[in-house]
Amino acid sequence: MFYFRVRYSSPEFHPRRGRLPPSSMFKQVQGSVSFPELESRIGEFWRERKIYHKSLAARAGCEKFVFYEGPPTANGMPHPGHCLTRAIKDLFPRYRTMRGYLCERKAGWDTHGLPVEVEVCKELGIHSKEEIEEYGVEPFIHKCQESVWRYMQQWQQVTERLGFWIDLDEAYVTYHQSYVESVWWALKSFFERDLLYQGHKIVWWWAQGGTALSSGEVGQGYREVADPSVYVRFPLVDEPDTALLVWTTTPWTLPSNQFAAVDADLEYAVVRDEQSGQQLILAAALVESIATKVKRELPVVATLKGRDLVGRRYRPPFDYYYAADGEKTGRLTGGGSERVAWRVVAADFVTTESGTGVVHQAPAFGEVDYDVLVAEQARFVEGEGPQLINAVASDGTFTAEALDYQGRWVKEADKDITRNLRDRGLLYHLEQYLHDYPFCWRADEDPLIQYPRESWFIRTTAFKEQMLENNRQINWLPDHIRDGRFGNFLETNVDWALSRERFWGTPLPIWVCEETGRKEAIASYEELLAKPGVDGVQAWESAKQARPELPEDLKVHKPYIDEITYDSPFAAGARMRRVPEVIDCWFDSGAMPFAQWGYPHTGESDFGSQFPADFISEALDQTRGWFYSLLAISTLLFDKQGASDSQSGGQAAAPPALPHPYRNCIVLGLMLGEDGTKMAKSKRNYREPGEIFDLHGADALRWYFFAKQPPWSSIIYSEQAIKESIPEFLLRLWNVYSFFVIYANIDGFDPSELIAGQVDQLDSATLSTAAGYRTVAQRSELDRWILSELQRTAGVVIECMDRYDNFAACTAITDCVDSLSNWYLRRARPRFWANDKTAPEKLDAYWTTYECLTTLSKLIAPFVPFLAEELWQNLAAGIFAERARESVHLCDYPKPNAELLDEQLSQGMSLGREISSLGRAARMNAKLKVRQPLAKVEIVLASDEHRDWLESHGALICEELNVKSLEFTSEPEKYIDYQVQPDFKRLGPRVGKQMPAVKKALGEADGATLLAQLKRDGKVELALGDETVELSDEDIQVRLQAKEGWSAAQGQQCVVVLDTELTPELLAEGIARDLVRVIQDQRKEMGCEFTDRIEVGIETNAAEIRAAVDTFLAYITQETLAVELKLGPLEGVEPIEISVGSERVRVYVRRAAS
RNA sequence: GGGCGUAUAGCUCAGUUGGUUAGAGCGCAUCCCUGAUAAGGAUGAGGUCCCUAGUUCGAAUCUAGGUACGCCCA
Repeated sequence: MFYFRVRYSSPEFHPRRGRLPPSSMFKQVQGSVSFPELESRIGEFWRERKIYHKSLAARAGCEKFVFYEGPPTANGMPHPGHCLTRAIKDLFPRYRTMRGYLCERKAGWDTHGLPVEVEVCKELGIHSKEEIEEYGVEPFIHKCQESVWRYMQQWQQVTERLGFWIDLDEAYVTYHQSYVESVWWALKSFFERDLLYQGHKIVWWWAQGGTALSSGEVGQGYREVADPSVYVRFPLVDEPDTALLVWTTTPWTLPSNQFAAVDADLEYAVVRDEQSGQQLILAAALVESIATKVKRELPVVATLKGRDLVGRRYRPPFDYYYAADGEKTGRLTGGGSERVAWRVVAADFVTTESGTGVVHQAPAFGEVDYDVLVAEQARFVEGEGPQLINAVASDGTFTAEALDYQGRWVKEADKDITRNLRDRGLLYHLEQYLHDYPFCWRADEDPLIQYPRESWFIRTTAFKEQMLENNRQINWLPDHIRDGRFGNFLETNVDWALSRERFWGTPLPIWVCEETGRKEAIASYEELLAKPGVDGVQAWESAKQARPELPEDLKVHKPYIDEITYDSPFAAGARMRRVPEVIDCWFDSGAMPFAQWGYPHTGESDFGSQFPADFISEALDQTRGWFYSLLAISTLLFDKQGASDSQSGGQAAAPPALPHPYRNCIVLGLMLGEDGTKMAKSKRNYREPGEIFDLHGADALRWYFFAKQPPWSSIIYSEQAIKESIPEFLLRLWNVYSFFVIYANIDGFDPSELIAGQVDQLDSATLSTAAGYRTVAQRSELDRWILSELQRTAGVVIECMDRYDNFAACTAITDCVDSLSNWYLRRARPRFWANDKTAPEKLDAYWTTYECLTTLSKLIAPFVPFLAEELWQNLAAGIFAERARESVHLCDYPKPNAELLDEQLSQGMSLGREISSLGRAARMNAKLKVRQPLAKVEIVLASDEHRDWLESHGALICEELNVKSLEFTSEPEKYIDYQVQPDFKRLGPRVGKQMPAVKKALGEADGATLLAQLKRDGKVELALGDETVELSDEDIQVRLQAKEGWSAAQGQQCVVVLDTELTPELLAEGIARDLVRVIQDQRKEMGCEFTDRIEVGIETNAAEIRAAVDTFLAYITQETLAVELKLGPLEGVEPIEISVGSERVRVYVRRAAS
C-alpha cells in the first residue's frame, strides 16, 4: 500500500497567507512570534487584573509557604546576576502557590552602610571622615537617604519585567523608623543578657586620617616594600646568658611587647653562639638557616619541646612597662597565681616558615596577638590578668610611655629602635625584608598599621553550639555548604564586631552615663522620649520645620538621635548620652524576619505566622553575609537561652523548632561575565538586563537559568545560550500550540461549545463532560501514550520541585514537549487533516492535544510565566471567558493521574521509537533515503519482553521507515553475533577475583550455544581452573552485534536489518515520490494556492523514469493536483532540472487555466 | 598562607550506593522532510573523564598527593 496523504480541502485556508475563517474561536497565532512583545502584553494584563494579588487571595487561609526576600541595595544598577537571584526567588513561590500554599512575598531594600556613604562622597568629591564632618553630618545624611533610591526605578522595572511577583508596595526598608526600632529591640535584648559588650578590635588603621579601613579597601592598597627584619634576643630572667631569639619586621611594636609565643609540639634547640658565648633558643628546624644568615656556627647544646618553654619568663627589650609591672602577679581562676606578662605562651599560629619559631607578641598591633592576650586574660580572675599595652597613640606616634620616642611617627622610629637594640647588645641580626604591605588607598604614601579600636561586639561565641545545631537542620542546596563553607565558618566563630565609626547606619541604641560610665539600651524612640529629663528633640524638630519634606524616619538617625540626652538613673545630676557608633548593616538585613514587620512594637501576628522561612535564596557570597546574620541573630534571640529570658519581653514563650529562621536555602553560584571573569561594566562582558529582555525576552532568560544548569554551579553569562533557549524550548512548544490553533480553527473545534457550564481550570474530569469527548481508554494508543507521558511528567516535576531541583524538573518538561512535538503530533497529523470533521479519531486528536497543551501551560507556569499565560489566555480564558479561571497562575498545579499511566505502553513506544531511529541509521549507512520504499526490515530482539507489542505495531514502524513489511527474524545468527557478558553488579560480590576469568570464558564461548543451553537448563556452568561457577539467566547480559555485510544498525535492545534489494517496482515508486516532491516545491515556488490546478510536463530520456511516470500517473496527478501530466516539455515554461538517480530530468509546471 | 568548591566532546554542562561500549544541548558535517514551512527532523564525527600514585575482581566515581581556575578569609 502506498501512503497517501489525506488532503485538507477547505478553500479558504492557506496557512502561509493566514487566511482564516472569519469566525475563528481561538485567537489566530502568528507564525513568527515576538516573545518580548508578548511578554509586555502579558505583564500589562497581570497588572491590570491584579493577578498576583488574586493568586494570594485565592489561597487565603491555606497552609503558608514562607519566603524571605534578602534585601538588595538599590543604589547600584541591577545586572544579570541579580536577575538569576530574582528568577529563582520567583520560581518556588509561584510553584508553591499553585500547589495550594499561601506564599506572601514582601519586598525589601537594604539602605544603610558604607557603600551608600562612598557613593555620596564621590558625588561630593570628598573622601575622608574629616571632610564629611566639615561638610556637615546632617546634610550628608540627607544625601545618603536620597541616594538610596537612585536606581529604584531600574530595579522596579527589572523586577516587573522578569515576572518576579513580589509586593514592592509593601516593601520593608532598613532605614525606616519601625525597622530601626525592631533592630534596637534586638540589641537591647542582647545588651540586657550581656551579649553585647565593648572590647577592642584590631583594625587596619589609617593613622594620618584617623579612620579604620574595611578589608576591601585594605586589599586595594597592598604593594611591595622593604622593611627592616630584626632578630632580637629576649634574655631569660632565670638564665640571663640564654635568650629567646625573636623575629619581627615591625621594630616599633617591640616597646609594646607582652608575650613570646611558641608552638607547644614543635622541637626547639638551645644553641651556643661561639662568638659571644651566649645561648639562644629557637626552632630546631630553623637553626641551619639562621646560622647561614649570621655566617657562623651555631652548635646545638640541647633540644626541648615548645611546651617545656611555656611559662619561662624573659626580659622584654624595653623597660617602659616592665619596670613597673615585671613582677606583678594575678590570681588564676583555676587556683594559684602567675606573672601577668613577659613569659612564654603556647599558640597554634607559630610556624617555621619564617622567623625563628618564637614569635614576639604585641597584642595591640596584631589580631592573633590580641587573641593571645584575650586567652591569657581568661585564665586570670577578672581584673587581675594582663591589660592591653599600647605605647602608640591613634595618630600613629609614640605616647609618653615610650619616653625615648614620644611624639615620633612609629614607622620613622624603626631605625632608632634598631640602633638602640644594637647598642644594648639585644640585636642579634638585621636585614632587609621584601614583602607586601598595605597602604592607604586615598593617600598612598601612608602605610597602614594594625591598631586596637574600641568596638562593640555581640557574644556570638556563647551560642556557637546552638548555631551549629541550627545549621545542621537546614536543608542546604548544594548540601556541601552545611558542613563545608558555612559549617566551617561557624566552627571558627568569633564574636561579631558590630559597631562602625560611620554616619549612615542604624545608630547603636546605647546611652552612657557621663558620670559613671554605666550604660542603658533603648528599644524605641518612644521609650527614649519617656525618659526623665529628656532633651535634644529640638534638633530634629527644627530641621523638619526648615525642610518639611524630610522623612520622619531620619529622626532616629545621626545626627538628630545623638542630640537626645536624658537624666542618668545612675548618678544624680548626670546626663545619659548616646555612644557615637552606628552598626554593621549586615545586622540590619539579618534582623529582617522580625524587623520587616516592626516586631515586637507592631506586627506581632504577621511575625508569628511568617516565621521561620521555608525558603530563601541568595548567591554564594552571602554565606558570611546574610545567611550568617540571619542565623546568628535568630539563634541568639530565639533559642532556649534567649527565650527563657523574660526581661526583654515580647518573645515567644517556647523557642521555635529548629531550624530557624530558614529551612531551605538555595545557594546560587556566582555569575561571571562572558569572558569567564567577574562581571564589570568597564569590561563590557555582559549586557544590561533591559537589553536582554528586549532582544530575547524574560522567559528565555528564565528558562536559561532554570534549565541549563543546577542553580549552584557558577554560571558564565552567555547571550548565545540565552538565545538558544528560544528554539530549544519556547519555540518548540509554541509550534505545537500554533499547529493546534490553526487546525482547530479550520475545523471549528471549539471546546467552549462542547462543554457546558463552569470549566474552572479544565481538569480531566471537566473535559470528560464535553460532547464528543471519548474516554481515554476508548482512544487510540498514540493518544493514551502521550497522555501517559503527560501524567508521568507531572509526577516527576512535582517530585523534583518539592526537593528544590528545578534543573531536573526542566529536563522532564523538555522531554515531554519533545514527545508531544516530534512523535505525537507527527504521528497524529493525518488525523488533523481528515476530511470528516466529526470523525471520533479526529476529535480524539483534538481533545488529546488540547489536554496536553492546557496541562502543559499549568506545568510550565512557574518557570516561564509569560508563555504559560499566553497559552492559557488563548486556549482557555479566551474561549470560555468567565467560565474558566482568569489566569493560569490562579490554577492548581497538575497532579498526575495514576489511572492514565501506562508503563508498558511507554516502554513499548520507546522501543518502537528506537527501532525507527535504528532503521534510519541503517538507511544512512546504505545511502538509501527514506523516500525510497524498501521491501522489508528484519528485527532481532535481545529479549522477547516487548515482542508482542511490537508485532502488533508493525504498521507504525513500516510507515516510519517506509518499508512494506516487518519481520522478526527466525534466524538471527545470520545477521548478528551474541556477546555474552557477566552482570558485573550481580556477580561482583559472588565471584570477586574470578571476575576477569568469568568475563573471558563468557566472551570466548559461542554466544548462541550458551544462550540455548541457558534456555534449556536454566543455568550454565563455567569451568575456571579447578573451580566451576554456575550462572543463571540473570547473571549474564546479552549484547547484540550486527555482522558485517548487512545494512544493519544496533541499539541497546535490538538490531534492525534492512532488506536493501530494490526491485523495479520499488525503484519506480521511489522515482514517483521524488517527482511529486519536485512538483510540490515548484507549486510553492510559484505561489500556488492549495486548490490551484496545474499542468505538468516531464522531459527525460530515461526509460525507467518514463515507466515510473506511467505506472504512478494517478498518484502523481492526485498528489500535485495536476489536471494534465505529459511526458515532454511545456512550451513557454522554464524547466527545473533535477537528477533522479543518474538521470537528468526536466520538470515543467504551470498553473492551469481555471 | 587557610577554608570551600570546580576540572568530563570545539563550547555549556549531566553522569544514581564503584559495575566494564561515559551522555545531553549547542556548534560542526552529511542528509531527510517540505500543508507546523523565515519552521521541523534524522544520522555522524568528536573523549588521555586535569595529572600521579593507591584501594578494588572492577575507578569518571573512593583515598592520598599534585596542577589549574573560582570564591571566601587572612
